[in-house]
Amino acid sequence: MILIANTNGNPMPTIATWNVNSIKARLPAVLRWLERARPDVALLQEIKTVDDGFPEQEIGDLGYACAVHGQKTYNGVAILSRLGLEDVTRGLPGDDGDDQARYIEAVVGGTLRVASIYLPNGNPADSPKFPYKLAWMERLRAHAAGLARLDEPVVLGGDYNVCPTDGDVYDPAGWRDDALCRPDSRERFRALLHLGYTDAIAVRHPRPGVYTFWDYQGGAWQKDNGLRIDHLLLSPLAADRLEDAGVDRAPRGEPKASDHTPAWVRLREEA
DNA sequence: ATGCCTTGCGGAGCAAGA
Repeated sequence: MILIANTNGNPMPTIATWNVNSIKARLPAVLRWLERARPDVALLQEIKTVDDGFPEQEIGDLGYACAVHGQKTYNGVAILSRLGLEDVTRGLPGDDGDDQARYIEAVVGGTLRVASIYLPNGNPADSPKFPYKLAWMERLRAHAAGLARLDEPVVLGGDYNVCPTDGDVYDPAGWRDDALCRPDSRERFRALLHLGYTDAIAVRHPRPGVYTFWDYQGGAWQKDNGLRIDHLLLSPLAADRLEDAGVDRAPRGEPKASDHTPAWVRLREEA
């Protein structure tokens, strides 16, 4: 994506989020995407590796600093930035017994705070995984409330594993009882909006069918049987600077694709 | 149809994803 200068001649930062479903399996695709789309900041989820296995060298060669919160086999999140990367914190506060690597936060470009979020899936919805998901969402709400009060703009991007509305699901009736669509999940997603956060894709593209995920099975991509579950939530100070947002469908159509595709937001420079 | 893919792990066939 091309950087567009504002009236002051400053480039506007682009922040993208992508669940890559294994950074090792996806490295060629991620490098191609970084070279083409050139996001200033990339929030990655499901890297499925420990910190030492993250390809920092290859990604660093493209000009990105990396902050990684990895885990063996499952989960794992990272932040890539070519605007500088500081004040990195790993893990979502609120449960010292939670060892799943699903949250990393940092300051980029000196003043913009970002988080890469891999929210628990929660299926099957009658298993302990669902209450874990809901408790995790409550912890996120509590933490996001504090972030919204900072003087810095905040972008909370990632795989939320929530379809906020029926328009975000290709078959709402069939998915009604799924953990991604259950009323409890949607209520807790709306609780984040009630704090003052803006769903950038939803406000920029207020229509059904703006999907970010297509299952590997059943020809879902070819049939456009998708879900919108990857979101970029903007704090009020970030939302004031919203220039554009979108979904980059191209990576989903490439060989050896992730089942998710990147979503992005572009912010105006500070006045 | 708890399958249909894809990945990690480990060296066969699960578990997990959404």
